[in-house]
Amino acid sequence: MVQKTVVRVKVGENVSKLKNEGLPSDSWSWRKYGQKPIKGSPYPRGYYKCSTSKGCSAKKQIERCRTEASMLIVTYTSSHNHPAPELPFKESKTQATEDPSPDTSKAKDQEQEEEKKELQLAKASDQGTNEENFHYLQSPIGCSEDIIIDDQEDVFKLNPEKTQERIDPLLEVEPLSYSQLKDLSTLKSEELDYFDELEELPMSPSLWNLMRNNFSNERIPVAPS
DNA sequence: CGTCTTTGACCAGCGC
DNA sequence: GCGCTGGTCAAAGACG
Repeated sequence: MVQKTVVRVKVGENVSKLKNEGLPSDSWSWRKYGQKPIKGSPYPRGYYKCSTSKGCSAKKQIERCRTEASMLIVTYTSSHNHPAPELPFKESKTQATEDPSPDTSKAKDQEQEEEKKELQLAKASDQGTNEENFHYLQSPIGCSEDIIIDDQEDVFKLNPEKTQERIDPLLEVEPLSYSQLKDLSTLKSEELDYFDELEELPMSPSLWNLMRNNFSNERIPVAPS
């Protein structure tokens, strides 16, 4: 059983300015090793490997939500087998807010995923859901559950200097009609997105609360425990 | 010069 | 067996 963690990241129209998907908790460095068009989705999926350590088998896949161009779906696979890089060069702004004192004892290598899992767990427990989410979270319909990180602006606040770094082409490839629509909607108001999403998803009130918590919390504080 | 991205090719799994 | 699809490889080029 392969560990999978799915994270949804809301990026809005600013996505084209993002670097590295703008994942708030991604202090790892990733190397792209492939990109494939996905059936049923107008957007390609990018495949990344962890380049922080040679033997690291951590991977992630990044694609855009087919129904909402402003939403990125990041799927983490496997776990890092090395300590998290406390890079001053990447998300230093982001990480700065975090406690860079992980207990190096055991699962430092899994911090990133652990964080997400904990988040998911927290949510799951909050809504009284099962712990299946613990090891395995997926979005079978492409855009439904899992973690949602609202990065519409935060990314730029957090990484003001890095925004002109490499731009993931995946994020740039936007079918015009679609992106225009989405841009319009995202430009108008984020709330529209939320409601828009609500309509798409069979979301329980508790889950809704969770999400609201999420948003009110700005973004998930990815503090390495 | 080393690292990373791009991109076509290759491979495996699955359904028919 | 064949075709489709998703995932990976690897050569070539770009970039700092």
